[in-house]
Amino acid sequence: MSDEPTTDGRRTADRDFEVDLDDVLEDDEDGDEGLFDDLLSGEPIFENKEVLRPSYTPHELPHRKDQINNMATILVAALRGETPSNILIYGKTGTGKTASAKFVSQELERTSQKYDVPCEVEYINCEVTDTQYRVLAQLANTFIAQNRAFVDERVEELRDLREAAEDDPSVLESDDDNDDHLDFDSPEAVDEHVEALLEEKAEMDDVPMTGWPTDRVYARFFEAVDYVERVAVIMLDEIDKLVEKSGDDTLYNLSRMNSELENSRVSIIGISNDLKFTDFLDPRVKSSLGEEEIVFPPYDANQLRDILQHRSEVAFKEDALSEDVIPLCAAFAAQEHGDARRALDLLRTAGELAERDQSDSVTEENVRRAQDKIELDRVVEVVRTLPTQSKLVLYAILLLEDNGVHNVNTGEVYNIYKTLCDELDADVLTQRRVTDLISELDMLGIVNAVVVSKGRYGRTKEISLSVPVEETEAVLEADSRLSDIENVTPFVQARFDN
DNA sequence: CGTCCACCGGAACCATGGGCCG
DNA sequence: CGGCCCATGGTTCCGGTGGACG
Repeated sequence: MSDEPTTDGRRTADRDFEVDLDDVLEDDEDGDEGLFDDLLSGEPIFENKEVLRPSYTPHELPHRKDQINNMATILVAALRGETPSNILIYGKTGTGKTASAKFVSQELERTSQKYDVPCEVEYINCEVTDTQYRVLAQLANTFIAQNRAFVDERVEELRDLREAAEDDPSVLESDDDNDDHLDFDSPEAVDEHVEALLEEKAEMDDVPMTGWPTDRVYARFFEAVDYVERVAVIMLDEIDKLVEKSGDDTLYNLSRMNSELENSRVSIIGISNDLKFTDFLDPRVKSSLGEEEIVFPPYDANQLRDILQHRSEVAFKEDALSEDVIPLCAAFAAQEHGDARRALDLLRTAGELAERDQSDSVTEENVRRAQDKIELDRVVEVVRTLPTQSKLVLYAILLLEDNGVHNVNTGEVYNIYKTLCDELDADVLTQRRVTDLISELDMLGIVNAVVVSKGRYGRTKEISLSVPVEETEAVLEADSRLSDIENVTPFVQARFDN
C-alpha cells in the first residue's frame, strides 16, 4: 500500500463526534482530579481478575471430569514411553476443550518431570498458524530450540565432569548419570565429545518464516523431534481451520511420522469446533487421527452457574456480587450455545463496569450493560483490524444504508466502492474479489449477506448491515488511510442523485 | 414453458515478496 | 548474481443458476 498516513485533515471535525469516538474506542479512565486517588479509594470489587480471563487455565474444571479422565487414560501411555493414541476432541467454542486439554497436558508434563520420562506437549493454534508450512515451521523451531537447550545442558554437564576429572580421573569411569552410555577413557575424549555436540548445535538453525520447500521444513522438523528420545504430543487447536485452508497433508505427514522415527514418538491431539470436519479428510488420516474421540457437549445454564460460582469465589471480594448476577450471566451465555468463555467475559465486564461506577457490588443492570458492551467491543475490534480494502467495501455498504437503501446488492456496493477507491486513490479490486470480501464480512458477522434470486432481474447477494451504523462509521473514519473519506462522501452523494 | 438477468463461486493462473543454493 | 523454491492474495475466465417475466 503506497498511501501515506495523511496527518490529519480532520482536526475540524465536529466536537460531538470526537467525543463519541473516544467513547467507542477506549476504555477511558476519566477522573479529572487526583486521577488514581478516586479509583484506589473506591471499594474494590475484584480480588483477582485474572481468573476470569479466557487465557487462564483453571485447576479444576467442573462438569468435565469424564472428558479429562478419558484424556488422561489415553495419555498415560506417554509416561510409559509408549505412543498414546491420537485424540480428536469436539465441542463448540467455550465448552472447555482447550482449557481441559491444556490442563491435562500441564499435568502430563509435570508428572513426566517427576518420573523423569521425556515427554512434551506442543500447543499450536491453527487459527493463527494456519498453513502446513507454518505449522511445521513452528513445530520445528520449538523442537530445535529445545534441542539447543538440551545440548547446552549436556555440554555444561560434561564440562563439570571434565573439571572433576582434573582432580580425580576416576570419575570418568564411575559416572552414573551417564544416560547415553558413553564412557570416556580420557579427559580429551570428553573434550572431543563436547566439540562434537557443539558442532551439531551449530547446525541447528531456525526454519525461516517463509522461503523453504515444505518437504525440507518437514525434514528439519523430523530430525529435530528425533534428536533425543521422547514422546511428543502435538496439540492442534482449531484443527478444522487448518484442514479447511490447506488440506490434510499436514495431518497425513504427522500421522505417518511414527513409522519412521527412530528415537521418539509423536501423538496428535486435534481440537475441533466442527463435528463434521473429518468428512474432508483422507480416510487414512481420518482413521489414524480419530483413534479416540472425545466430545465436549455445551454447558447448560446450571453448569455455567457452577463454573461462574467457582471462579467468582476467587475473582471477587466477598459479597461483591448481588444474588441474581451469576444466574443472569449463566442464562445469557446459555443462549449463546452454552459458551463458558462468554459467561466469564460477561461476569468480568460487569464487574469492571461496576468498578468504574465506584459501586461496591455488581448488579443485574451491570450485567445487561456488559452484554451490550461486549458485543460493541467485539465489533469495534473486528472493524478496526480489517484490511483497508475490506474497510472500503464496508464503508460503501454503510453509505448505502445511510441513504436509506436497505438490502443492497453486490452491484450497487461495487459501484460505490469503485468511486470511493477512485477518490481515495486506492487500488480497485475486481468484483470477484469484492464478492469474497463481502463474504468475509458476512462470516465476521458485520454484515448479513444472503444470495437471492430476483428472477428476471438476476441473482445477487442481498446485503444488510448487522452492526450499529454510527459506531462502525466512527471506527472506519478513525483509520488514517481513510481519513480523507469525509471529503469524498459528497462525490458519492452526488451519485445517488442520478 | 423457456428465457435470460446479474451475479455466484470454482479453477486456473499471475505477481509479489520471502528465502535457499551454487 | 541468477535460477530455483515457496505462500499469499489477487485476477481472469467461465460455467452455473433461481425464479420473475413474457
